[in-house]
Amino acid sequence: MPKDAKNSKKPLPCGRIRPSHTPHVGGKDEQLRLLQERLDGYTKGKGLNSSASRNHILEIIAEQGAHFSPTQLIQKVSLRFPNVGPATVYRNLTLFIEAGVLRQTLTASSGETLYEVETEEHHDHIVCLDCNEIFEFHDESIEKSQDRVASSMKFKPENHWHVIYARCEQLKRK
Amino acid sequence: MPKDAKNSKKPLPCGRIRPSHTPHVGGKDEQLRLLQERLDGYTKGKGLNSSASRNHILEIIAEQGAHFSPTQLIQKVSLRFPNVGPATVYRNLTLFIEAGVLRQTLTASSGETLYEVETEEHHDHIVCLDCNEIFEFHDESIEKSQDRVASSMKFKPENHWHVIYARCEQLKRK
DNA sequence: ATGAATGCAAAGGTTTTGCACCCCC
DNA sequence: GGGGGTGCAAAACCTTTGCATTCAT
Repeated sequence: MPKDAKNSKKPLPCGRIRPSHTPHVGGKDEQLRLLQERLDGYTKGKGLNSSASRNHILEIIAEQGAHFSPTQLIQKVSLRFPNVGPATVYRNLTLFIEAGVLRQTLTASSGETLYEVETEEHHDHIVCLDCNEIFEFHDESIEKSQDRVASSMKFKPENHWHVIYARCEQLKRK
Repeated sequence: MPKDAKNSKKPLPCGRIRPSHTPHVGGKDEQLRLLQERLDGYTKGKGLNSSASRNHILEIIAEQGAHFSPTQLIQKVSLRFPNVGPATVYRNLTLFIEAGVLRQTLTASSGETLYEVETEEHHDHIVCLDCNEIFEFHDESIEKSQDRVASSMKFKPENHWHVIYARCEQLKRK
């Protein structure tokens, strides 16, 4: 099942505009600068070095600006920077998470774990079963109910993972 | 809610009783019979054969009666039935899902995909970060909000995956 | 100079596949 | 008899690790 993540304005199969995802502000360059800043803050504090490969990987992430699997990232990276191998990508993914640049986010319908750029505001996901695209939502009443349910079971919620798999109504109408 | 003597009362690290999970009715034997019935319904309809190995795997699943990873299942199976290998287990897991006997359910904190026995009523999950045990919940208002959110975004929800990661308050009090 | 980071290759783990053989209908 | 199912081994993947080398500070 081929999955092409071209970031064009071409509407999705269901007639929607592709969601802009994580770059909630600014364009790719803005996004990259922001990520770099966060990363630098972390590495500075830990006394870590910088490296060309690391910046290259971050560059690809900023461009792609969406939910992605390690494999997708590795492919894009090795296309543009053929000498940067999977090991380096994986090592840096780990680092990016520690640095608060990325977070692990959801399991695609394929079963792969996906990553996304860390954002200020919490959000959950809707995965479209027709076009395979990932949308975001946030609903305060769900959040509240969640807390209520957890504490009624004497749990203290720390985190959650809420994905709705759905179909475009527009597509169905075709 | 009948109690199975085997589903013992040894409390979890956090002081709770271990949840009974999927065998919502009856004991292991009852559970096995139910699964077998569902499976037979499917295989009959498709003109598939039966097999000893398949039944052995189902037997282990019925005994285990909780959320499990392929790896865990493979280990238990090969312990009791040393000639049943991973390939057979995987092939049957796929079949069991098609047959509506199992469903893929959530990603453990380790990242593994887990399976569970398909039940009538939908439920979601709370994973305890202290004792690693998996509990279930169902909340009508969350379900409703979910539908509302999805349709406000012009989606038709088909399915969802909602996991709360939480801590036992009792444990924290220690 | 001294850790950090990389690149490469090899190892680890999990899941799938090919194929000859066996078994159920 | 014929197709489904199995067992074994190999292949295919994805991810991690070891190690010598390069790089940043």
